[in-house]
Amino acid sequence: MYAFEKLRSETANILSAAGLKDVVVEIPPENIDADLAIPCFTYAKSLKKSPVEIAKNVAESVKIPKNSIVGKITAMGPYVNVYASDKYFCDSVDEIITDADKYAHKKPVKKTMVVDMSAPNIAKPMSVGHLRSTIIGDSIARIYSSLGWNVIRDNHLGDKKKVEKNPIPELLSLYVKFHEKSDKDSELDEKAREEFKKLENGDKENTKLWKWFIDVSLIEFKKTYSELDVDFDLWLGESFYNDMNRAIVDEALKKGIAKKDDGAIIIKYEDYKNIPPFLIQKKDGATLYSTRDLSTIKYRVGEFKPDKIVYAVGGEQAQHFIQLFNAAEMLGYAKKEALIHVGFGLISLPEGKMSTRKGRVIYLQDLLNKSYKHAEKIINEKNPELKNKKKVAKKIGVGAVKFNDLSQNRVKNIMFNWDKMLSFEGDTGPYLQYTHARACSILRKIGITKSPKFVVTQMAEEKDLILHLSKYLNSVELAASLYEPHHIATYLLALAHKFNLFYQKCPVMSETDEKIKNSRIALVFASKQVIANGLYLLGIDAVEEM
RNA sequence: GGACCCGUAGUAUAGUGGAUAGUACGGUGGCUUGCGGAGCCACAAACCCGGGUUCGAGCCCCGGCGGGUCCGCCA
Repeated sequence: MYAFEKLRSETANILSAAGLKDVVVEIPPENIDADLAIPCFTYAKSLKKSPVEIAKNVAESVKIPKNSIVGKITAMGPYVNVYASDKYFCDSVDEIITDADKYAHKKPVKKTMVVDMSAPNIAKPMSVGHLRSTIIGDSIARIYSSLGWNVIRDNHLGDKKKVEKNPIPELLSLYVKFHEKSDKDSELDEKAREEFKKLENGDKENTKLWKWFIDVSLIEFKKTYSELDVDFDLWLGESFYNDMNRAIVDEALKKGIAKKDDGAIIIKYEDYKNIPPFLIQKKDGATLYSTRDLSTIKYRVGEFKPDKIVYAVGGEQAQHFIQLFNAAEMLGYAKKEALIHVGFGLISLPEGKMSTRKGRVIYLQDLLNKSYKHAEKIINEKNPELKNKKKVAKKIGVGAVKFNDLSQNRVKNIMFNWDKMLSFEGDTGPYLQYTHARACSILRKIGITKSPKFVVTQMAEEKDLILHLSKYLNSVELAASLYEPHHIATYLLALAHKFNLFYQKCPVMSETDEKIKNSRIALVFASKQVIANGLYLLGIDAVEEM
């Protein structure tokens, strides 16, 4: 158990010994000078005293053991305020340095999660719309994985769609797109040219054409995924479930859950008035998206026995998932509590909703390329001597794009904005990377050889920074329980602000008192580590120089 | 017609019933004989409207208004 949890439980123990029952220990707002707080309003009725009196009495009667991580307990109006001791600050920094990149990572908990994410459609380049599913899903996967879960990332490719009535124009435009990229990737160009030749030679059979679509699409997708640093354990597209669908429909009919309705087969939700019927087979006998999703659940449950299946899919499909999850439960495949739709808002352009047909679309790869270029330009301005400029520019470019998305609550719609996407100042990914690089720079210049030891705090900025560092796991667990990575982003921004203030106020290298200097080195090390660990959970690389 | 989601400074956002609503961009004014100025400090600026629940509501409930989304033969 880390210091912060200990501080909470120790506080609860001390207060209950002082006569306060069922203590709820809260984290006070930022502007309040206290490390933890207990509001006393709820005790007013049972104790027949005012909250102010209760707080005063409790604060006067507490007994704090020697060497406790609890330093001081005082009354402030109707609140009991708790302050951490020096030991707490030492422990907090030490545990980060000891665990380093495993800090706040838990041992395996024997739980399995399948994350359904990204799911681009074959034969269409990924747009910025696919960005959200990909990186929100990836971040949730990283977070749960760090908390000890066995996580399976599954890219549920949209490979079922029939070839368009007129596939050649689309094919050509795809080829042109590949060609534009060929400057940078000769292998890709080679492959495309080769395949295109086969096509020209008269190989126009639809299935072969479709196979080709899939192959070249996957080449392009994998290139983008590699740039985004996103990996998948499975690539089971919709077509993988083709053979299961009929059996699902039969099973639903046999169990009396589904029935024929005007030639089609539907599932009705008699117990829920607000859920519309779920169509699982068309009049012409063909199955649907809904049927394949049921097949997918059945397959995943049989294969992986997951404790949770998480779908990182746009919020516009919320109703579909309510229908799906209830159907899956009625069929006995899974409890609906184990099926989680992690929805997110739409990205739209100032001119309106994105639409490929109307030419109103921003391709993910174009966005990334633009971001790399911008990063490179800024590096040339700020740090022209830097080595590996291109490589670093990519990390910063990707970091900016990912952080921009992951730093806000996923349910909100986003109006796409180039300036905001390419901003590297203020609350951005590059700001966090910059803060990390500054910390690394100090450590590099000092040339630390052994783990630094934290022994003493001097300044308020140091205490404030350490206290925040110690709450890291709290933010990770919050993000996990709500499937909201932005809580980690918010945490990291506050951490960077605090670190930069410390950086401004507390010199490290020029400090003459050895104890203070070593403590500050330890604090720089711990801060750097937590920023890196947090960025990792968002899928962002913490660069050492930029 | 029914259902779901979202309304916080000029703009973009955080805020799991509790203290003076946090942050950024933009604006104004400052900080380099200090470890990286992609930074730091100061100032101005916000909870859509009306009821209700509660000791206490940006947060919960009801009703409006505004924006978005979904509502059987697409995925």
